[in-house]
Amino acid sequence: MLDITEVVRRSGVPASTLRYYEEKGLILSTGRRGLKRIFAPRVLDQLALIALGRAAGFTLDEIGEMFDAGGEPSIDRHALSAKADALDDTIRKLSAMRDGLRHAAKCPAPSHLECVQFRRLMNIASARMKVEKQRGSQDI
Amino acid sequence: MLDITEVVRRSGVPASTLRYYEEKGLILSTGRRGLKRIFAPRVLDQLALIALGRAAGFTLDEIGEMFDAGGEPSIDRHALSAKADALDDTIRKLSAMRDGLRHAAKCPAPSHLECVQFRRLMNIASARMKVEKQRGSQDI
DNA sequence: CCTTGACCTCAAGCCAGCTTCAAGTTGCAG
DNA sequence: CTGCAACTTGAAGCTGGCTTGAGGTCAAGG
Repeated sequence: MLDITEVVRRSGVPASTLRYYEEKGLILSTGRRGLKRIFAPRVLDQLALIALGRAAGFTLDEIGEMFDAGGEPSIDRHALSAKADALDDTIRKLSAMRDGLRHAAKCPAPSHLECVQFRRLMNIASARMKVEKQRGSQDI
Repeated sequence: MLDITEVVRRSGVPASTLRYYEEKGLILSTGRRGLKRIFAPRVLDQLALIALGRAAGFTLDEIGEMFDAGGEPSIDRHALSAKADALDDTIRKLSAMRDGLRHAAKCPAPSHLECVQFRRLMNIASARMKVEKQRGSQDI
């Protein structure tokens, strides 16, 4: 059993954020010693999961839908797959952006907006984006 | 030469956003007819580029550093490469997240936080994240 | 020439995700 | 038992990226 300071020390997540997450129902404190929250060690895993989700561009609400306050994945396997698909699209966009940047860093073309290769990368990614807008998903 | 309504129609970007981007120095209007802004067709490409950057998790300020108001990549090739590297890290995290979600959608384990495969995916991604925090980069 | 409505500006507002602040409580070292 | 540092709460504040609103200007059609 960990007090909030210990959780802060081990996770690097500020106390204010822990209280905020608890208020939002993303984590649970297992009890109180007086006023003070007590956490089960498992909260450290949940925090890692939340950080991962945030880094993947999900909102806190979405993460809340994917995992319960105990950190277990939602029963809705279909929703989980849908999130995974959304991530695939995002990954494709990011890859195009990365390739575009790498190309721009190398290519000596006078105007990149007119460089064939650069435009091709741009188009791949922006075509993807329109698809996503239609579906209204995963707009990091 | 396009007026703002035409740019809105062709790009899907709201007029308020166009004015905001101009104010921020991300795009340029090439002149005025009376009070009204006139844009060169090239602004459509720049908007696509900005949308791509946003989707890749860059802030407007970062995009401003990567590309000048004409849409040409920054002269600082080193910075462009650095952004590309940051994207590589992000892509790795997202891939781990995606795999984790796909696994969670399938795996019948009672507790995923104790599922070896799930934990392995989590760890890959959170190790990556610490590296990024140290470098202070790309925290979508 | 006059109206109209598309554009303009500037300021304020909104949402997410936190952080900060003021004021109150309490476990525990001395 | 006392004191104080570490916790607590609730509300307000902040940043980024826009959107909205009030009030003003002006180009073009009738």
